[in-house]
Amino acid sequence: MTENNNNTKNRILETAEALFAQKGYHAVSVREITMAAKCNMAAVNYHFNSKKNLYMEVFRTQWVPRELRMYESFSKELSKIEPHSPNLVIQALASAYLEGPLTNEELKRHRQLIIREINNPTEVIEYVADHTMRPLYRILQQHLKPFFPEHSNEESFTLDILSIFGILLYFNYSRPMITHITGEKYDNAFKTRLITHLVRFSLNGLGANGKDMQ
Amino acid sequence: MTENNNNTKNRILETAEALFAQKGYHAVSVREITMAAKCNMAAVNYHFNSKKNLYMEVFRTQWVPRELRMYESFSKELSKIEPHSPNLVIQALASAYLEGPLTNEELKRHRQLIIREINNPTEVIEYVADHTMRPLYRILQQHLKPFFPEHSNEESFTLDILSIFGILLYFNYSRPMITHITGEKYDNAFKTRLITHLVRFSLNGLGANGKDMQ
DNA sequence: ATTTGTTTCAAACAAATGTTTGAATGTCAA
DNA sequence: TTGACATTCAAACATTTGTTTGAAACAAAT
Repeated sequence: MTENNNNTKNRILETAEALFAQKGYHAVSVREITMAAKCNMAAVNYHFNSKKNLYMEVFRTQWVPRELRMYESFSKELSKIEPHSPNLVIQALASAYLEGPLTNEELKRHRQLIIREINNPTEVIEYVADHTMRPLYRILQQHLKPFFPEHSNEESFTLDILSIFGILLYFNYSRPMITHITGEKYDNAFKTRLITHLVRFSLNGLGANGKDMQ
Repeated sequence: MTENNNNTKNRILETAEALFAQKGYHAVSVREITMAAKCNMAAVNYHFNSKKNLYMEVFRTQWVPRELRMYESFSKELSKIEPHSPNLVIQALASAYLEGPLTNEELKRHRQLIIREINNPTEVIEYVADHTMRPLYRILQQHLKPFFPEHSNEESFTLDILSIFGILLYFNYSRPMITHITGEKYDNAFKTRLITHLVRFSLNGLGANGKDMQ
């Protein structure tokens, strides 16, 4: 009962995620999803009750677990190299964000989707924030705070972390814009240079460049 | 012929911009726009031929000129205080982006709209890039480049500039997210602290903190 | 083979979408 | 005032939207 046709259900979840990420919620129709998933149109309402709920289920069953897997690979990467330095922490974060264990296409989808949700918050944003963003913030705080005791107040540190996320997300969501401005292709070579830049800029931004924390 | 009913045309342009910024192109209907603009539904097609063209006209006649006005006030601010320092340049840029000559609500709309367009590029993005982003990039290059001769290659400098934009835009587009994470209200006091932070982080990021460029 | 419950399907549903129409209203110079 | 034009309007247009329906197909246990 739950094994066979999960096939259809999963196919819908996957194609829906790809399409939502690519075009946004309103620009994708149920017909488009079910066509791509090669199933009947009624399947969406049968398995998910509504288009809106399908959108939320994409986050609950696909996006959040994938993001958490990314945190694990990020944490594992960190635990490999003790003791930490801000440089290594940021390096690992940037890699996880721009490379990670996923393929290029998966990663692009993954980031695009959350950027759309952040930009157009629905009720699912709270679930996502509680299950992924806040935990990640705590991980980073735990690993970076010791190096920056001068951040006496919490807010200053929070803004630093948020700024780093800002840059990381920006270089995802404005990909077309950036290639249009710089005239460069967003290939792997560029991405490598991008990571180097992001790490340096973020580290500098944190105020870690004068000190021997590299 | 063009004075009287410009009233209607302008009302449509203004309400359309507000709604597009608030909800995005697909989430706004022509009926919604004309209701808010207190005019007949057919007025959109009469004055703009299509909804899509109305969207592009919003950029051509409203958004781009407003952005250019912002550059002027930014440039004027800069020319007031010679000689420049990176600190002052970034300070002026951050102020222009988060405060500027516009009211809070206008500025929020203005940034939201371009963020949506960047995130969901249509054909108008090229016009916007050519008329606003590239010129602004040139202004910044002109004022900042002299302080960073170590940026021998162009790309490195470009990425620095883009990163600063990334942070600035991020703190606009993820406003709800940020208040949800930090638990703080996005009021004027917070905004002031935010600007201070952004200037420091960006300056550090550029690599200008060790030197006496403050 | 029959029953039970689940999943798929084509068809239809009401509601909402952007656009078009043609008459009515307004504007203003001749 | 008349005529020519621009603008507004209510109504209707054909499509597309998300959702529902009820029958058919399927699976697995009795």
